[in-house]
Amino acid sequence: MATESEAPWRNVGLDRTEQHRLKRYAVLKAASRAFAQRGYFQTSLADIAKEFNLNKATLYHYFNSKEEILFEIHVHAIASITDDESMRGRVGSGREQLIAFIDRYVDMLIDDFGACLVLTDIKPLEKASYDQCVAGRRRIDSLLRTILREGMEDGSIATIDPKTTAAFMFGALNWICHWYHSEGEITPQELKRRAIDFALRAVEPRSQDTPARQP
Amino acid sequence: MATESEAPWRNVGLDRTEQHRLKRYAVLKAASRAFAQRGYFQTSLADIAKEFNLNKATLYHYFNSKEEILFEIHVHAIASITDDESMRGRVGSGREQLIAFIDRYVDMLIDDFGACLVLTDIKPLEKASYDQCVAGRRRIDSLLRTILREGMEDGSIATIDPKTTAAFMFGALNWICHWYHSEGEITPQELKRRAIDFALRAVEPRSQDTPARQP
Amino acid sequence: MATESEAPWRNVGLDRTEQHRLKRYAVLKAASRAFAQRGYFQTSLADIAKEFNLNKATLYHYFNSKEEILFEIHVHAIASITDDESMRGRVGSGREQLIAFIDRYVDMLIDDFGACLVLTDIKPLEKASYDQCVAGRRRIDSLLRTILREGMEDGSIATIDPKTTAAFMFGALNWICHWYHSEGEITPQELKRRAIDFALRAVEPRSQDTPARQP
Amino acid sequence: MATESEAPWRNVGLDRTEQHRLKRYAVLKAASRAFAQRGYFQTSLADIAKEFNLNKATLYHYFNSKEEILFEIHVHAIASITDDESMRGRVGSGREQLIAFIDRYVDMLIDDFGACLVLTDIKPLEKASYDQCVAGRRRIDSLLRTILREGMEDGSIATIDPKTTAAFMFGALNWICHWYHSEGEITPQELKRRAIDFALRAVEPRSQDTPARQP
DNA sequence: GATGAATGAGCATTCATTCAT
DNA sequence: CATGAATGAATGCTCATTCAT
Repeated sequence: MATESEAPWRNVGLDRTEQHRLKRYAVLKAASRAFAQRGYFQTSLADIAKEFNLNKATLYHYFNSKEEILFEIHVHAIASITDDESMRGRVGSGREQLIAFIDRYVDMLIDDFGACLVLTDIKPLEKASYDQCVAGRRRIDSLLRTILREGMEDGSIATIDPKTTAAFMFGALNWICHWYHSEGEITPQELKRRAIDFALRAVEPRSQDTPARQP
Repeated sequence: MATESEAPWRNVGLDRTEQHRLKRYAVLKAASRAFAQRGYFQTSLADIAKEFNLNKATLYHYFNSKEEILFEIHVHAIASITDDESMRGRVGSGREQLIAFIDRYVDMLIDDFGACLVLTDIKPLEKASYDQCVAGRRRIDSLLRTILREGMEDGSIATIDPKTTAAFMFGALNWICHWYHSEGEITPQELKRRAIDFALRAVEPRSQDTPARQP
Repeated sequence: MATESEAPWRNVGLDRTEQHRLKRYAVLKAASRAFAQRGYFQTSLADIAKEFNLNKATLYHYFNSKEEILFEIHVHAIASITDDESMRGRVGSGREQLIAFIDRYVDMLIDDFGACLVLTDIKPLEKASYDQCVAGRRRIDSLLRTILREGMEDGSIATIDPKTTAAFMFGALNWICHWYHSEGEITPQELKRRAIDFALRAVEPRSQDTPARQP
Repeated sequence: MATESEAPWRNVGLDRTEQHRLKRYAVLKAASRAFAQRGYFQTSLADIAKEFNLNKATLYHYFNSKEEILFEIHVHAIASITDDESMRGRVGSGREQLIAFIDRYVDMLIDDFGACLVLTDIKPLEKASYDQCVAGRRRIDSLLRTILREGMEDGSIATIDPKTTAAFMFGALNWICHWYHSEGEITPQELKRRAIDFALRAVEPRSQDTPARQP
């Protein structure tokens, strides 16, 4: 009547701390998938534990609270953008940087962590964690705005309001999580191509925009 | 700590059925605001009742279930788009229709019902209601796609994939709910102007798009 | 959306008090049927009211409480036995009286009130009403016991313990409510015949019982 | 007025699964007593929990729902009859088998589970469980009918309709739950004797029944 | 008489979290 | 590490009853 046997994560031969890190990560991954799909509050810790044939209580060896899980997912997803090498040392025209940004950002979005970042609310977090996440999001926001601004300077991007434009562009991208399923006909590569195409159309200078754009 | 005095909604002098309708509407409005802000599951019926100094149970005189409240909000929001006169008898070029569509759609989004439509999941709904909502959303989706297609035919919109483009555009617009607050510096009018500007840039034909499409 | 028209009990032309009595009776009848079928607590006043296209609150013009309805049903059912003419002035041998008793008792059982009497618990009643019902039941119990005793005296019934025998016999009869449905193949007449047959077998003197029973 | 000290069931030194089984059983026992006395719907899980100084929620470690508790009680009670060794390999004349059956059946009835079986309705059960219980009850019913039929064949029981007779007999027996209290003057042994006596009288052949059935 | 509105009390169930083993 | 046991706080929902109209 119980799920006795079937031992939780058959131990791979690894040292203690490494194992701990791996298990933590596995839980985070599963949780982010679940949160993205069903929502944070609709996902119980029991649900997550069940995926690993673990007991609910065991999760508390890895995390202090459900909130912490949500927090770490967000931190992880944010880092995957802000810590990206190619992002930090940006090269090329604003237009080229934008392409690179979207390429990277969509990669994040179609990953479990990224989807969770975009789909779940961080209001449940306590103030300190909340603020940290907001700061991280703001950093990503800044990144795009800066790229747009640089593009405007080098003439590769039309003269537009960077703040509003970034907001609309994040919307267009983030919403991908609501309709894109990686098992569908559109490959991630193709998705990225289309996203870039849409974005470029929206921000590239048009002939009537800048009557004077010389080399 | 108790709900002492302060009688629940002092009755205005109106006949009963009219009062009933008004109260129902008021609850729907309050609920959509709460659902949009805190989420459907995080909003208890007690929360909503408290806003009107009403007892939890009284809500059941107006609605059969929490689910029904969510359902009616979605129906209401969808109707505000699909039932719109100006939408049904569409006139003008695709480009002009697009402008009209966005104008109307953003109006909906900055309304409580619209925000709820975009921000809350309908998975909690039972199958029949769920299907009805999905159908409604699809109708809105079709509307935009049709407009894009007509614009492509009359040359006012660039040759693009209507499906993907509509998806990105809805993303850009829907996301407004996440960052726009009507009390801020941007007026709804201005917001709509910017949304239209962004959208037009993304879909208007550019010189290099159609090297040849003049008569 | 409401059950507006379809006026509650189209008024027959009768004087006030008579109408009142008739309506009261109709409610009692419907309630006893519902209580017997679904149970007292599983039947809400709204359920009963709905049968008459009445509002829940209207029932309070006829009864002071749900409890009172239950009480009156029991009183009514008990009276249908204890007030029976043929019971009060009993004639004939014990055996003949027993036959008459069962005939009458089964009539009650297959009636809505009787079924409710046997199938619903009176514990929800307040002490005074409870006691009155218990007394009524006891009176019926006494009736049967007396009949048995008289039968033993006149030799038409075997020498047995009247108390226990009455208990078993009431069980056999009352249980009819659990299995008999008047729409089935067995007619009420036939049911009564079988009940009487069973009961007589159980109490009639047998040759070995009373080696000395002379005319 | 609060559930202060008094630790919930002090643990006896037993392995966990065994303890689990025992506690489960204890809850079932208490529940069946409560259901039989006050009814299924009138008994709240809090009531049952309180008996063990347990929190309401703790019961959900042992049962998935209140319904499951009711179901298990019925299964348990039915099994106590149908799984009985002496019932399965039946020996002796129909008359002797009947005596054995009643002996066993009354044992069940004066047990908490049996009383609950007879006194509570299974309508609250979901279809699958409901059907299983109905099947179980039918099996018990068949048992008695078969015994009666066999008795008719071997001449130890009068020629009667087995179906109706079984129905009356079950009524007589089941009703015991309504009037018998094991703390009273009648011992279980004596109760069984009287039940058997009553039943035999009702079904034993009488001289006038079968004028001729000897070899 | 009849009814819509309103309510307080209650109930089954869920869940994050703690703790002893 | 891992887990079964236990709990307090919520939550959606029901219902008998009251009351103003």
